Formats: sequence, C-alpha cells, structure tokens
Amino acid sequence: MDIEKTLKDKVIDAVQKIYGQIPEDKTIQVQRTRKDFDGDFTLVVFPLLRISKKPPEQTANEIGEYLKHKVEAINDYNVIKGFLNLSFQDDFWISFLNSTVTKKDFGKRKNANPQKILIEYSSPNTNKPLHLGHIRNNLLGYSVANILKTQGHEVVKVNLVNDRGIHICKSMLAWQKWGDQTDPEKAHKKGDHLVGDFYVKFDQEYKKEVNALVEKGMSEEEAKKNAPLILEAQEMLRKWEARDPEVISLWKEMNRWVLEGFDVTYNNLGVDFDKVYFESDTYKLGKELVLQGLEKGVFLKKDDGSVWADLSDEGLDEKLLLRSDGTSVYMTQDLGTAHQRYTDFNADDLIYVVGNEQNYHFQVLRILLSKLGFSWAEHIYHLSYGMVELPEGKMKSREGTVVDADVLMEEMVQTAASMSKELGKLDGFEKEEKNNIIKTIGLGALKYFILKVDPKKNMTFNPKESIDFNGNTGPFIQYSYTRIQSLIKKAKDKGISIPENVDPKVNISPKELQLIKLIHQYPEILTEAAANFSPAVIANYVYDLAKEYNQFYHDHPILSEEKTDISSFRLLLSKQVGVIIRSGMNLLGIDVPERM
RNA sequence: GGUCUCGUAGCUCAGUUGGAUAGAGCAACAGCCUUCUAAGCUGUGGGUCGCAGGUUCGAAUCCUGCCGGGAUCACCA
Repeated sequence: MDIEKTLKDKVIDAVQKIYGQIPEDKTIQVQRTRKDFDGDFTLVVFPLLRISKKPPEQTANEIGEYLKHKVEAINDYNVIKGFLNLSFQDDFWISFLNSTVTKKDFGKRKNANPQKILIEYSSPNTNKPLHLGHIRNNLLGYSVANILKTQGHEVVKVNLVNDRGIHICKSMLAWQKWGDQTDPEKAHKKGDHLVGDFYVKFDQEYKKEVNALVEKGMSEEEAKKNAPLILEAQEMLRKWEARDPEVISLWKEMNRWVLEGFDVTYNNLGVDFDKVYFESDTYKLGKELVLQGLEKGVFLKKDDGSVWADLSDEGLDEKLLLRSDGTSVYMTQDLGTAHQRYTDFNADDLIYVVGNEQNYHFQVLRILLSKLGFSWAEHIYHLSYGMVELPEGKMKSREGTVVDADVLMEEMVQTAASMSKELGKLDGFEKEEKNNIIKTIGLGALKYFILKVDPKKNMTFNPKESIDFNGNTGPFIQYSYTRIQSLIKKAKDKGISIPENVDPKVNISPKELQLIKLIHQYPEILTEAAANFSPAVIANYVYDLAKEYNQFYHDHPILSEEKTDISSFRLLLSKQVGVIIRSGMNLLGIDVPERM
C-alpha cells in the first residue's frame, strides 16, 4: 500500500477537522524527510496557511498533534519552521521489510492501463562498425525497454538497419577496386571492421582525386562533384536501385559480413531486438502518404515537380518531401515507417531512441503526421539523448578519434583483468569462472559509466583515463552485491537459515532504518525512471543503496552478532538489499557476479 | 542570423520536478585490515549553482535579458 497516499488523506482529514475546510490536493505536500532532520515523512505546511490563518509553527503543531493520535504508525513529530516532520514507529518499517520478502517482483507495478510500446534503438549504418555513440544508444534503448516493462507495459524492441544508400556503395566500390577478393575469414577480421576499412579507403582515395582536380584549377566544390570515384559510386547506387545482379550480389555479401559483425557486438553488449527492419525494404514507404497529403492540399508541388510542406505557421521553414525526380528523402521514409509500425503492431506509443542532433527532424515528423490527420502523431516520442564527447570535443572519424565499440569493450575487460590480478581477487578461481567475472566487471563498469548520466545531457568520455572501478561505479555496486552473497553463503555453511520473517519489535539502528526506507523507495524509483525514460534514475538509486549498505556492513556485525533476533534481522535486510541491487542492475542491463 | 539545448567543487556527475544548511565520486591530504571480501569504511580541504533582474512565504529548479559551449536549419541519411 502507498503510505504517502494514505498520509495525504489523513492530512486532508486533519485540516478539515481542525480548520473546517477541505484543502486542494495540490496544497498537500508530503515528501520524504531530508537526511539531516529527524523523521520519515515531512508535510510542508506553507501552502496550508491560507486555510489555517495561523503562523506556520502553530499550524504544523496542530496538524502534527492530530496525526499523532489518529495514525497508529506515527510515533512522534517535530516542527522546524514550516516543516512538520513525522516519525513512524520502527516496527512499521520492519513489518514493511517482512512484506517485501514474499513479493516476487518487488518494485514492479501491475498496470490498470497497460500500453503497447514500440521502441526503436540502435539503427546502425552497414558501412562501418559501431562506436561509443552507438553504445550509449543501445544501452539506453535496451534499459528503457526493461524499465517500461516494470510498469506493466508490453514492449516491442525494434532495430532499423540502414543498409542502403550512397555510403554503402562507397565501401562496395572500394572493395571492388582494392579489396583483392578478401573477406572476413581471409582477412581475419570482423566483417563490420573490414567493411569499415574500405569505407575509410574510399574516403582517402576520393580526397586524393579531389585534390588533384583542385590543382588543375577546379574549384573544390566542383571537384567534389566530379571526382571519378564519387561518380562511380553514384552509378553503383543507380545500378543497385535497378537491381543489377552483380551489384546486388556484392551488396548482399558485404551486408552479411557487417551484420554478422554487429551480432557479435550486440551479443557482447547484451542487447537484443524483437524485430529487425531493413531500410532496403522500407525506403520506398511514405511516398503514398505524401501524395495523399498533396491531394488533401496540406502539401504543395513546385514548378520543378518537387513536393514540399510549408511549416511557416509552425515557425519553421519549408521541408522537402519528394525530390523533383519523384524520389524519396529521409523524411519521406520516416513518415512511411512510422505509419507502417503503427498499423502493423497496433502500438499505443512509438519511441525512437535517436541522438539529439535529430531533434529538428522529429519535431517536423510529428507535425507532418498531424497535418496528414493522424491523431497518433502525439504518441511519437523522440527519446533524444546527448552526444558522447571526447575531452577535445566531438568524435571525428576523419581524425581517427572515433572510439570503437568492440575495442572499448575489450579494453574494459582487460582493465578488469589486470585490476583483479593486482588485487589478487580471483586467485585460485577456475579459468572459466574467472573469465566470466572479469567480463561482467569490465562491462559493468562501462555500462554503468554511461547509464548513470541523465540521457538528455551530453557527456564526456576521456579515453586516456580509463573508467574507474572505485567510487560511484558499476564494480563498486557489484562488489557490494558479492559481499552480501558471500554473507549468505557463510550463513548457510554455518547452518543458519535466513528467516522469511523477523520480529518487528527488534531493536534497529538509524542506518538500518535508513536502508529499509531506501528499499521502500524502490517502486517509486522505477515509476520515476519510466516516466522520464531515464535509466540514470535507477543507476543513482542503486549506488545510494550500495553505499548505505557498505556503511551498515562496516559497523554492524551480522553473523558474529550474538543476539539471534538482531542477527536474523540483519541477514534478512542484507538479503533484500541484494535482491534490489540485482534487480536494479539487471534493469540497466548489467550483470552481477556472485563473487569477485 | 532563426530555433532548440546545456552551464552546479580542479575533473566526472547527482540534486526527489518550487522547499530546510546544494550533495556524491575521482584527484589531494590524514587515518582504518589477528573480526562477515580494504573494488570497502572514516575524516580534512574544495561552491557567487555562468551573470543580472523578476515572480513569492521560499529559486540551482519557473520567467526575461545578457555571456559562454553544443546541436540543427540540405533535392545527405
């Protein structure tokens, strides 16, 4: 049951009884009491002064007195300025702890109004391997999907692979020219990296051609348009669109290499999808919609035949929807895919996990769908996340500063390995378990590092300083978890069983109370994380919980505590903290080892 | 230039959507392992919450202006 809700109701009763007026719901502000003050929940009385017509202290005291007598769980209260701090009895909290033991999925919500939510994330191009930016995208999408499920929603994870276009042709052309019939096996290279190399190769050779033309006196702009390589690539794209057998066959082959490479990366990263779309199948969608819009008069055709949307009434410019040759642009396909998904899945909400560089695109997308008369346009949500920047600024592939996803993950695991070795933590472990633990820790550090930051914000990653393993980090939380598991194992070895229930009258310390209150918060935290599409909310909460637990662990003996009721309580408390740490970390897509 | 967005300790980030004395970690310094895992715990120093106004009982949080960073405004995707 929701305590804050019932407390609010009681406050309404109190105000009505004492001052003879029913207060508005908004004026009842019940919140958790801040750490440095005495109490569990705080009523802010300032908004009630209009009704009470008395000074803050007096109002708070009068309400406090009423609540103390009418609400059994309330033990005492104190008043500081306009803040009424209410303390609940310890046994109330201990009973609450007991109640969490039997709940299988504590924290998860049954939803009276579950939604079907489609979430698109990852959306890679098949011309180069995944990098740090994709890692943030994938981790966010995967985690947000998990979080939405805790709120009782049905979630479908989809990936839209961008497997066509001029950029793909560039890699293909470079392979034809300089590839020497190589393939991932011959080259001993992951397919996505191999194809990425050819993409780079194209760019290098293209630049040489451009420079040569410029030296002959051509303007740079002209040179870029007329370099033989770019003309060849464009020719290849035309052949692709005409389904030229040779081009298609090469395209399929190289795409396969890339996708196999991606699968390895996704697998290592621990993310997956319910459905994968390919842009080569969907790029023609949307044209119909645009033509319909043209008929309805919401779009307009210019003399050269191109179709536009006039967005000046929205304070925006005109937007191109069909080229003068009748072909689609990015926006056209996105209109199409949105429509297709909405009808295919009958989804209530469509979420797109896409970087904030595309804010404008999605703003326009929603406006266009509304103009076309689709009421579900407002159910499109662009989960816009900030860029991952290096200390010197944006990652630039031309300057070779792109942080490769596979390389980074491997480095993290290596760091975890050397760290473990230095600390002597895994000496004597079986090789396989050791490797699993190292991988769990290394990836845990990386994932936590990325997810603990508010998705909306840009974040900085410094490759020179490796990601920390101490402090507010994934390994710290994992470590706290293994301490608990080790404790439970030791208890079992000693023949001590962990009780399902402890005596609510047992004496507990402030730190223990604090831990129970944190556990109590977990369901709200999940709801908040879902409402904000923010794994960071959970990450920071789990960190708090682990930190509090370590403090408790440090100065409360558990197995060596002589009083058995206290020992039992602490064991149960530890176990439940462990359950929540694991649950929270799993929502982030982070594993927790049993020992480390 | 228009639009959007961010600015909190030396660095990386929190800050419960307007509440009390703005918090963590890293880095620095000083302590704690014969006791349940020291990837831990404790302490010290470190702040004009970019600046200036406004709104009100109360502002890091909301509004306006300015300063600074980023994104975007393509017949690219």
